[in-house]
Amino acid sequence: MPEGHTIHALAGRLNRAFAQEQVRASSPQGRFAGGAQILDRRVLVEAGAWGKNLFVEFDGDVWLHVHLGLIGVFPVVPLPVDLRGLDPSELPTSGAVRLRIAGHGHVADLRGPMTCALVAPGEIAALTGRLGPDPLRPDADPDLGWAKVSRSARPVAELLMDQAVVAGVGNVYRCEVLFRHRVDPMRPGKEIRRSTWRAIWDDLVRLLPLGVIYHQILTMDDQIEAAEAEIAAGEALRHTADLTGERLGDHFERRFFLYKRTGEPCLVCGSKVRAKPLAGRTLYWCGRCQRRR
DNA sequence: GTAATATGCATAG
DNA sequence: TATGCCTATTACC
Repeated sequence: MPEGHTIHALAGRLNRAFAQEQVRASSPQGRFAGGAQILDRRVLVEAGAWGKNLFVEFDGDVWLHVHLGLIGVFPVVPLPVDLRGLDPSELPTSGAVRLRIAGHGHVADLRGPMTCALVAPGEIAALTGRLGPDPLRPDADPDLGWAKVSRSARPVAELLMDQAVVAGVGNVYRCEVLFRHRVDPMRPGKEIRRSTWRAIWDDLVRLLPLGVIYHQILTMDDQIEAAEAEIAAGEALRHTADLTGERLGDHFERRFFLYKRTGEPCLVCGSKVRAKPLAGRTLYWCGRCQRRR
């Protein structure tokens, strides 16, 4: 289930599997037959991500835009040796595959995406222009997000989910990062201090790359430190080098401060974790730790 | 087994 | 505010 880190990791896997290689494209399900036909036998130049949007450049200035939405998946898996060299249409398919990309050694099947479309180069800029800064992109400018936050009466928990304010944050990161900074989720953006916003941003810049490397959202301090120590020791490479979409089992125990812990005790103060819908998703927060001050 | 839920968001009403 | 997407996991018989 994708927040920004998932899509950046996916772009990396696609690049390791297919970059600069001529690929076969097809739409076993049929709903992207026309687009797949245009992509077929082109060189996949490079895949990149901005927030939760995946952009894949093919030669001839053809771009693919994919958004997984809530339920989309796009696993990139090694092709069994005995299946290599087969026409992609001869590969076994199960379920509804909107787009299949096959190279010499890998195949990637896209299922259940919200968006899968070809776009002209100029439209890419139009799409990214509507997105806020992405903490995973080196060129990201947090002040662009601050400009919107500081002028808005909307709750900060809603603003964090708005892809025009920050691109790539989803429900887990928004809940957890607000807790990490003890910010009341309902506090209007205009009442947030600039230093608080900057601290949240810097935290996202620290946390999201860990999500990319481990394919797992880490927000607990002990796990963050353990991950950073592994990375510093060069022991995390095997996670990134692994370019398949197979579930390897979580590297770290799956636990959060708040996420999906409704009614359980806050890990800091012991009061019950609360939950309610906000911006279309379930917001989790601690009414005591995150009380307005 | 069957149903509910979800790390998202566009579009219809 | 409600629905669709139509997968994968988890919750609940």
